[in-house]
Amino acid sequence: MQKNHSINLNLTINSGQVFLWDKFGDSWFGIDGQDLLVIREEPFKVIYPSKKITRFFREDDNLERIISEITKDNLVKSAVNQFGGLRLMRQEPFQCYISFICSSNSSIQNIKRMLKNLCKKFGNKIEFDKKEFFTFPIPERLANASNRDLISCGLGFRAKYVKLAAKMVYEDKLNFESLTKNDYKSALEELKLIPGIGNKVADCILLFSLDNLESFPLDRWTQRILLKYYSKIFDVYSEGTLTEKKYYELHEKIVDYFGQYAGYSQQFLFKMERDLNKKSWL
DNA sequence: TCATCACCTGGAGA
DNA sequence: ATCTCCAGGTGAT
Repeated sequence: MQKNHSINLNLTINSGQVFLWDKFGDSWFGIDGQDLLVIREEPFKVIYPSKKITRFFREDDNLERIISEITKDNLVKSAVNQFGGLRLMRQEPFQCYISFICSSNSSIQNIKRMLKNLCKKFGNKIEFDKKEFFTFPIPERLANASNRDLISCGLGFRAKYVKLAAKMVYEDKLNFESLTKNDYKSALEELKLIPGIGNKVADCILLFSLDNLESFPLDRWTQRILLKYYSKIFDVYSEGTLTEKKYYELHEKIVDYFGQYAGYSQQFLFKMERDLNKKSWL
């Protein structure tokens, strides 16, 4: 196993977790809720905010232990070796929630465009280094947004979902703090009550912002991975849409196999297979 | 419980 | 130029 466990920003940002990051010069600029994060890529250094952002990069995780727990086979082992600097991030929950609602049946570049438009229209302008950025909208702004304004951001059929989802948070009918404390299954079910959120999106929200490391989002790519490398172990025979029951059963088997940190294994395998297929991240 | 299908939108390929 | 297909799914029949 690779000894160097330092963060590789480029790998981490380009692994499908976040959408509002851009690189200018040798630094990355990212929006996380109401915060702007500025980080120099090489060598890794947090430029702003000056207080160390250990939470965002999950530096409180015991990575040694996690890596040793998820390396159940040679495939994970080689993915971990190849992408040693890849990390899961702990995003601001509301942004993550809206981002993945927007992600359904869309492409990464489209998702980025939608979210940027939302920030520009409903977020707050901030300046850094003579550059202009927009924070992510707070729940109230999106809950009160007109359908026309949301459509103008390019959300398409997702516009109504975003508005409703924001309303649920604004009215405190959905509370991220309590979701974080819930066990995996009840948190998943509660998220799925929101229109526009199914199993895959719920899993992304849980894994990327609500500290549920056993989440293992099953999308086209992860299904392809299971079919290609793990068909015997998990009894997968196609990569079509999973039924409710199959999704649940498959997740059970995955956690049995990869363990409580299955989400980390997913991230390494996902990144590996996407790169193998030369998919770009923009 | 399960299989089909429509869905906003922009970019890539025919 | 114009069209078709598809992209990290979901909800309604």
